[in-house]
Amino acid sequence: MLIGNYNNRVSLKGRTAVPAKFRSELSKKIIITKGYEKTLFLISEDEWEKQLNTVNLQPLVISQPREPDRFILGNAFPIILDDQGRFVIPKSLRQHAQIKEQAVFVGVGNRVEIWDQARWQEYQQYLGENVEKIVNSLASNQELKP
Amino acid sequence: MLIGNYNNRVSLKGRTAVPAKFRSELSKKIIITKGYEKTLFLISEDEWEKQLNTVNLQPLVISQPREPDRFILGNAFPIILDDQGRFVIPKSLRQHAQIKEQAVFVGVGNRVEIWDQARWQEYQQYLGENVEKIVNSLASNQELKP
DNA sequence: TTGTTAGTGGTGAAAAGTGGTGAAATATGT
DNA sequence: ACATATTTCACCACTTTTCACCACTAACAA
Repeated sequence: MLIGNYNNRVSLKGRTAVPAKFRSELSKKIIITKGYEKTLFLISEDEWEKQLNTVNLQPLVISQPREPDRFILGNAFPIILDDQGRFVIPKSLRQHAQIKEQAVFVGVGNRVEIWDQARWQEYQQYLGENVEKIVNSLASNQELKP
Repeated sequence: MLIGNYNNRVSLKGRTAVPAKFRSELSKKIIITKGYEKTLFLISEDEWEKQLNTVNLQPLVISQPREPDRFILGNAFPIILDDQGRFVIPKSLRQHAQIKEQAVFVGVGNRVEIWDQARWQEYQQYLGENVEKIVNSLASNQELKP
């Protein structure tokens, strides 16, 4: 399971390294695509195909009604890590996530999210101020399940 | 059952030792994550998985409410103790809990909380001065905010 | 005291992160 | 189509960080 968060540098040309802790689980062939809240998603090839094929499991392509599937599919790039575990974030994706010098790689279960460092810190503050709401929402989710 | 509290030093680089009394119950593989009121939580791997189930996170799917995933999974780090029972507290977590030279490890049933010593002492004083209020609010089933 | 366990500092080899480079691939202009 | 310019990317080399140990000191019980 992908958990925790790690900081890595992004070069002017968008080159960055996947944190070592995530490499074994993501493997060398990875899909990178646009995520929600101005993030990027990194998903292993296996997990990607699983998501696309498993119709009943609320695949990642069905998001919100208004959001076209091509948001994710149309912005997905296959990448292969070099021997140092690095790759280049496509320019359009870098712009979408407003990634500058420092990026934060966040493990969120089955995927890794990439955040611009400044935005991640802001988001952390927001989360910290709303812990109770978040926890409550989890509690109510649970009641809905059998 | 994890109970009592113990003081341990934290090095400049964030290295500290789990109090010996807690080691057997936590075992060597531990999860450290953000807790409430600027504390950190230490829980055994087993307990972690149990908690994930009860809280009903769905890490295998890109779920709709993304905040809980990011808060809980994104701030959880797996750690392994060395032969002296020590580990390094990730920088971002140290900052969250404002941990400086001295840390207090507090056993709270199924988890251990880590406090900055100064903050722990303040909190103890607050508790001492407000025991009656707290007990009363518990009796009337209300929440008390510090 | 003496033996045993817990806590703490230090260290060096290994791992991870980062910058640079040149051949190969791709794009561009004529 | 060909020549030239530009970009890409696989690899090398260097720097920084991490972490598994060793060794000493403090606390404590017999």
